[in-house]
Amino acid sequence: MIQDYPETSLFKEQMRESLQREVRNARAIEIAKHTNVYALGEQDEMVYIIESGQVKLLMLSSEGKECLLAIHGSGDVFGELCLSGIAGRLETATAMEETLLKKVPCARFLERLAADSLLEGFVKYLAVRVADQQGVIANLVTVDSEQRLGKTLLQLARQLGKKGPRSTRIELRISHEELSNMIGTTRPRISVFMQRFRNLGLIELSEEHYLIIRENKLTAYLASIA
Amino acid sequence: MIQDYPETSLFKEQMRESLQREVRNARAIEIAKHTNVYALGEQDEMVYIIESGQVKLLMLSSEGKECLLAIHGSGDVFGELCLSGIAGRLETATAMEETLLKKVPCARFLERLAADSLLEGFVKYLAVRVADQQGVIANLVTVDSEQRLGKTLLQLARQLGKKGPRSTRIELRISHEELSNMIGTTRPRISVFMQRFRNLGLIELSEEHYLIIRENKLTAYLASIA
DNA sequence: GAGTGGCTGTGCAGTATTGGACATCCGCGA
DNA sequence: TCGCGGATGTCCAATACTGCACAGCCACTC
Repeated sequence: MIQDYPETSLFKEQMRESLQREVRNARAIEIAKHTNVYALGEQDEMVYIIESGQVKLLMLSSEGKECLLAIHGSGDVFGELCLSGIAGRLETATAMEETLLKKVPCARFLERLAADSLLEGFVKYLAVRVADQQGVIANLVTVDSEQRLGKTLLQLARQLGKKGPRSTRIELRISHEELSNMIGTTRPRISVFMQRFRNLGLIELSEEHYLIIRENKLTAYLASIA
Repeated sequence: MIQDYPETSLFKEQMRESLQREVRNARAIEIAKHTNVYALGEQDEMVYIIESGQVKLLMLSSEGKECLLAIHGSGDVFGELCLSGIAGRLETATAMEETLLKKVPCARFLERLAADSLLEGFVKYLAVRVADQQGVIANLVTVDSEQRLGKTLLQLARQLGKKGPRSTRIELRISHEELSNMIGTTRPRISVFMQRFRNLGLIELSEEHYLIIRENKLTAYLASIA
């Protein structure tokens, strides 16, 4: 799903640098584990950059159920949707562990990009985001939950993982419940599928309970059950 | 889901004008009903603007199933995802009826926006797109199909409909099959739900088989079954 | 080292959904 | 005027999924 196109990762680097210059003298904000950076409905026109730690973005449906939209790690930028001009946050951002952030008012962020001639790059970056989400939507519509779980794991591996020779480690504990909120199914089903993947040698758990994903095998398996 | 924020519709207008200036002297392309503007995988770095007619965007899953992403009408711009720099179309664009289009190479489109100082506006526009899609994803994950169908109808009404005093007409025939491909369920279920909505007076069919949506009633009903 | 709480593995009953099939209706073209 | 094809309304059996509940397994605290 989410692929790292060379131009995009280049741009992300540039955006990071540009932002870093902007916030160099600002003090980092410390967010404790399990507390919110911002919450649904809040008026908080800030763009954040993660110095260290992990943040998840959640959306809540009218009646309580939640949907995990993304997990961001060190170096990532989030909260950019305030650029849309929509008043109030549409989602909640929660630290999954002790996290250090810096923030910029979204108007300043835009000025900064313009000043560094990064607007076109940012357009490209957003277009990639739209394309990715389109892919996620298509998956939710056309594909069953086992397949979706597999794809989501691959996506997480690419996004957060540290690559090894024939596998990728995700150095972060993601609970089955969190996965079920990304996939759109219930926790027990995730348990069953994860177990199945484990038995087939498509994934492993390290000592520290980190997830290790054998991308090739998993990809092949998903193709085989398509 | 898709809301028309004042800034966005203003920007859309500006973008349309800017594009119109660019293509003024180009000849419109005629696309026959049920034929493609572009197809999955094609190398076609063009942005399109619809002069008249309707176009739907489809994504195909690995094994045949399709997902209807959007329906665009007269004045809409589509195909902008080529700005992402991803080679090859990710989706297929098909004319739902005889359609007239004009097109611009995507690089020219970007230059044009830059020249007309619309880049910031375009960033905002894309941010709204991302926010909308985020909403669609959350719906697919957390909400059941009847609810989703309702929300989708409301969205279509807002996007394509002609407003009446207490209802909105969609002057376009959308089949149950197409709806099922937007919602992520099967045609018979759509039939049942549509029937139910009809019996409850939430929607109607006009003589010409256009859909008439009583937005207030439908919204209230959806809230009541939430 | 007993107790606690969060996460995971599993089973099960009840329900919702799928994916057929089939009859009907309607507009269209021959 | 009569098929014909596409769209719709309905039904049914097979299946997938949900929403529990419960047990085991850490890791952590006291």
